[in-house]
Amino acid sequence: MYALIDCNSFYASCEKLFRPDLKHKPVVVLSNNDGCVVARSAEAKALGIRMGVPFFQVKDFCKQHNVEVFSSNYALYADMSHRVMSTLESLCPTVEVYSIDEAFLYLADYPVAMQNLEAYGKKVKQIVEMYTGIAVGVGIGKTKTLAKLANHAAKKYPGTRGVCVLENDRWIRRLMQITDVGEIWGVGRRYKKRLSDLGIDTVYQLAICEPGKIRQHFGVVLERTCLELNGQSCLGIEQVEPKQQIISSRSFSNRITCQQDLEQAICGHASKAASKLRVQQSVCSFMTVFAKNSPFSDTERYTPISGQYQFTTPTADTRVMVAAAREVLNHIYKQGIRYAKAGVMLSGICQHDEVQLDLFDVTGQDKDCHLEEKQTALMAVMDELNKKFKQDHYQQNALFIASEGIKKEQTWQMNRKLLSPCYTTRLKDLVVVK
DNA sequence: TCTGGGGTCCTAGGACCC
DNA sequence: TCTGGGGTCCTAGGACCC
Repeated sequence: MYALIDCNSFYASCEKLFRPDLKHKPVVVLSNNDGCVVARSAEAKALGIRMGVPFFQVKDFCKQHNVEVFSSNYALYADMSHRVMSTLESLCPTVEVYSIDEAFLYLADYPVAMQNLEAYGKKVKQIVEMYTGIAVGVGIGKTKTLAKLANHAAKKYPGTRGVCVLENDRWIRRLMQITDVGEIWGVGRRYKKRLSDLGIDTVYQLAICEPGKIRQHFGVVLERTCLELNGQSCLGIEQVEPKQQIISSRSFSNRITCQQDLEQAICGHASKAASKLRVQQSVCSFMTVFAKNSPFSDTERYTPISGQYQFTTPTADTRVMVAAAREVLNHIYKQGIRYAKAGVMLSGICQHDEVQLDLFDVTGQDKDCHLEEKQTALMAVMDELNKKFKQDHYQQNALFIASEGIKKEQTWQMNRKLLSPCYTTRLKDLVVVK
């Protein structure tokens, strides 16, 4: 048995939490750069504002209907997420944090829950809401896919009061018959279309398919979904593993048209990626540098550029990685393009103590252990200081590589015109009750 | 004018091995 | 005339997730 706990309109709920005046008002939260709508309160959904719609298309509509609009405040959302997750950890011994606003609980070997699933589900919902102020939906089922389905029902049907337990077979069949196959975990837009071509439109029609047939047409992933719908568990609780791929990228608020600006942006991303790498105590062998203009333009041809660098010895040293990024950019840079987005991707990632040294490395790194130790120590000091003097995720670090440039002077830095205060992570933003 | 930023897994095909 | 059978590793691309 699995439970899926999912926060309702998470980002929008976080914004409402410290603004009681917004309690029954429509609220939307925008993506980075104030680009798209990525979260909507129930009231905003009711107004028909679509998920993922570019903000400029609904800006006037929002004004007309008094919709409260916010830029993404990740410092706030990350902290609230942490509170929700630690509350869940106090309610169940086995928790898998699946995303910023969702977690699976494994209930099968937890008698407290198994005795009465319905009561347990209600208790979880009530306690999370009481401790954090964030409303959640609870779905419980025999497999992860069924728990997801249950969660969907808990949100869609008011009769469930936010808690749905799938135990009764007749009930499960009925729910599957009235649920669109596209709602299922693992069925995206493409698969929905292809399933429809085969005459499969409801979850029930997929559930009664021969799993082997589904495998032939769609591969092993959807076959597992099919089995999971029938109560055969194929997906278990997963441990947190170090990332196998690390990306730092962002679009610019204004287009970039000169190499120097692009280089600063790329160096910033290389530096960010390097520090992410060190947080999980890894090193990487490959770095891909990429940049592109807008794919939405009618007048410009979409022109992505990219190039890769292989490190002779896997590294997590900011200085080495920034130098590599500059070199790659020099090779791939094309003039006359209005760059809209750029970034760096790291791969070939392994733990720092599992590094295979290069026999032909001439830098002397591997011959002189002291040098390598010094490099690691330098990075550790840098991380320590940046952590200590950290202000905001998006502000400049206390220590940084000069080729990243000065953030305050960069006109292409992210737009966040509608940012709310960091109520829970910055002392001066603390709410004052008078 | 203006369109996010991360990730995962699987498959097919080519190069190469014995 | 006739040219095996069984593997691994890597990469690119396609699907999905939030």
